Amino acid sequence: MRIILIYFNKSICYTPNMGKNSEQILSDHNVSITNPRILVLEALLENKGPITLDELQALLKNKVAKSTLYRVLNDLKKIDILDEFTSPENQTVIELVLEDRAHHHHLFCSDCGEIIDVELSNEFENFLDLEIKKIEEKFKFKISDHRVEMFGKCTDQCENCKS
Amino acid sequence: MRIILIYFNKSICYTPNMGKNSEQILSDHNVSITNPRILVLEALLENKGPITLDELQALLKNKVAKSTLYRVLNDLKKIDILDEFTSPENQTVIELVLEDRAHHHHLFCSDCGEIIDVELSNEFENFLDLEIKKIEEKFKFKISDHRVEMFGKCTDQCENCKS
DNA sequence: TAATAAATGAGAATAAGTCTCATTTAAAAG
DNA sequence: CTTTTAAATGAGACTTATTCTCATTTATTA
Repeated sequence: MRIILIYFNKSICYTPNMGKNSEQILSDHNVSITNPRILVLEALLENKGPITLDELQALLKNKVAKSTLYRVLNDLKKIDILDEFTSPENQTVIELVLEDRAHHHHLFCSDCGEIIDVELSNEFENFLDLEIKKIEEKFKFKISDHRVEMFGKCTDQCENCKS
Repeated sequence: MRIILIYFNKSICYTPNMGKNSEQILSDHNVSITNPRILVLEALLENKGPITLDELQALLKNKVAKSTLYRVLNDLKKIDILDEFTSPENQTVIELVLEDRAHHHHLFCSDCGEIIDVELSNEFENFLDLEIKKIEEKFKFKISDHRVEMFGKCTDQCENCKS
């Protein structure tokens, strides 16, 4: 019985968002729980991974006003759970980054536009940290974050590119 | 006499743009030589390094129509001598990348907005190339380019931040 | 120097994102 | 469980960045 319970807990723990629903996330960050915020978070939790604003708007199907969508996204940025960047095609891309999310980078396909999360090896990240320390000294900077972007084309194995 | 000539050649060789003027660059790439293209290239050659579109427009002081400026920039992108990216403040940033330009990355200051070119060590770049090979296999990608971006704040040594 | 294709300027059109303000909703306090 | 009040929302106006259109100008070549 006990073993079964432990297994059950683990199972919850390994769901995509660590068992957290959108309301939980909002209250954890002292943000009031509103319908638009829930809808946006649910969409991002379901999607898992980088998504363009266009894609997000398509998922939301006018359930959230455009102005509200931008406001909600800014709210999520303020509480540091949303990362924003720009694709090589100049599309705004966002990605939910919860505490449990591992540090990662991005791979862009210039054929199908797909954006893939990639983790690089610990040895690499350590090496990069050393390089960053050198840069901090050289330029008298305090560097708080970094990002590695890789650009290329996926081969025929890719779902999107088959079309 | 001969030695002096060689020295003279070298001297030309080491000017910021390898002695190339804007007209030379355009004809090298089979692009017709026009006034707006010369003006934009001159501005970029003088500036040396990343520059926002706002800054570039300020440098050009209405000498080139807005529509033409965008067209010329697209021309330069097509012949692969202009790199474009987006700052953390969502400003479009461009940078001339001539053949002689060493591979480099960017450092962004969130205080003064300065964008600095940085070169990372050869050992680091080699390590990164190995990581990229692994990613190519894992995701069945052909990766043609990469970019490392670093974000932070410059300290009081920085010219811009003193204000 | 003339002919022609390409490039330009001016401003209209489009698109992404922000702002305004009247209305609705969440949450805190009684 | 109401009432109160500050905060959030929706709709659409507004702003800004970028592209497009088309009549005119310019570069290239013959």
